[in-house]
Amino acid sequence: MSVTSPDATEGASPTDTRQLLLEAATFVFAEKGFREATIREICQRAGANVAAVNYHFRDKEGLYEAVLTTCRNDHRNPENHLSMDSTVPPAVRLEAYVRWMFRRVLALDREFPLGQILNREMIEPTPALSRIVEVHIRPEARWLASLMRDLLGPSFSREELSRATMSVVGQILFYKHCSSVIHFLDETLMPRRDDFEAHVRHITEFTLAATAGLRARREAESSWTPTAFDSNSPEPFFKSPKVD
Amino acid sequence: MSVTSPDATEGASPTDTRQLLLEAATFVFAEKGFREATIREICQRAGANVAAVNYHFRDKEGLYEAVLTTCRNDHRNPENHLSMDSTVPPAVRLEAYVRWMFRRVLALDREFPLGQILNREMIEPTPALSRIVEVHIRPEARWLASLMRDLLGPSFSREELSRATMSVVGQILFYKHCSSVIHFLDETLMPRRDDFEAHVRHITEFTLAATAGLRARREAESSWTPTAFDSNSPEPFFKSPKVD
DNA sequence: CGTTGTTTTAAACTGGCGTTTGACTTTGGG
DNA sequence: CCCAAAGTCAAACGCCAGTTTAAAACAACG
Repeated sequence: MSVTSPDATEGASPTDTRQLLLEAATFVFAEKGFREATIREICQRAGANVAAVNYHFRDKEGLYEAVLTTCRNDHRNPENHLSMDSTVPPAVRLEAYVRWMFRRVLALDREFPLGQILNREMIEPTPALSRIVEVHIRPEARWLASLMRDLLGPSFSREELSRATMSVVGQILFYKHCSSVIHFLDETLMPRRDDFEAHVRHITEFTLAATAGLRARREAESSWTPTAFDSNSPEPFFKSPKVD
Repeated sequence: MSVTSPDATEGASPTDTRQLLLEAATFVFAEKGFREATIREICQRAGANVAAVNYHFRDKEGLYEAVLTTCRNDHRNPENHLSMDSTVPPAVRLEAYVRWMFRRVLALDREFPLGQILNREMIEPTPALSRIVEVHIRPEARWLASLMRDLLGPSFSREELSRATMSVVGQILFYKHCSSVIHFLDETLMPRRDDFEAHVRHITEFTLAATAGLRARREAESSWTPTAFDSNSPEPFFKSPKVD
């Protein structure tokens, strides 16, 4: 029988049917979502037979999971290294990060299909979300949290730091999750793919002003208690991955 | 024939089949989304026959639209009046607004099904989104923008003000759109329905610090140009509704 | 060439869905 | 009491999706 997929070792021709199916499925799943995507359309785009999916992957779900584990590396852009360099002052790193993430958010679906898929996973999670979080999201969250620590200083608890981190991400993702609403409200407010510098600078400055203000207020608070930082939370932030 | 729905004038018994269908459909559409919701389940919950939907509403889409235009008034809570009172200082109004919106965001689906529906409309808009925006969202956006104007002062352009407004909403909606991801990252960071004061105060203070900082910097900028406010934008903010 | 295992294919199968139908029941007025 | 309209119901229709099947095409190897 050997129903299992015909071995993941890539020895076969690179333009395998399997590979064509994966690429086609990535786009179709991104466009339509898991449920509304049809095997027939995927196979048509891949130039394969309807039964190909059930042969190479066990079923539709198997194809979906294969897509998710395949496009892992696609979203780590090299430009990110700028914001990764910890010798750069945090304000500059923040701006670089916001710009990088904004580019992902605004990327056309063609260029960044994983974003669309992730989008749907948030509204309607499938069992695949767990892995996505561990592989794609948690590392980024931890990194951003440490950047926010640099901005806020030591006198904020783990929860406060995490909330500040989410405030930054929330500002950016708003333009993805609510883009259709923004279009109806006032399309000129939607950042354009070729011009979103104003938005990047707004979010950066908004965040810098907020962190600076919060930090100044906290440190001016008489008792000057370096509270919960190292005493309360040994962990960087965002607890380490669960082992399932 | 008179296929048209049997007159919207509510003269019949209040526990009409039509009404039961509407209520059941609200929940099912909220839980499953338009596409995955099935007429059979809706009718089963309403204790009606499968043909009832096609009789009372033209088809599935007609039922969906009827749901959207029905639960209009459900989401305007009386507590909001506190944040509406313009004699209250803007900082207090902001906190009241954030708290009110947070409660909506965290409301269980049972209590606020429109929120779930709206959620899906954002990811996968249907023709009904246009009306939702005009009826529910635009008024709120304009109101919040004027509150942000009070916080930021006159020296910000229409675009800057709008972006600041969206920064506030983005921070809040993040907890709705990304709740499943937050649960995987660190469930303790998710605000609980019975305890989200820490999040409300964080977002309020984050925003107040940001606006205060931005305003101070702007007004300190030498030339002190009351730029684009009344000269550039006669409109409050967020252009007036399109007439379709 | 023949065998064996893998891949592809057209066609059928299965089930769930929205919708339609036509008969039945209920309702209300003359 | 009758009748027409409104409403309900069980059953069936047509469609489209994922999946299965069994035969055919292909590849590798002795």
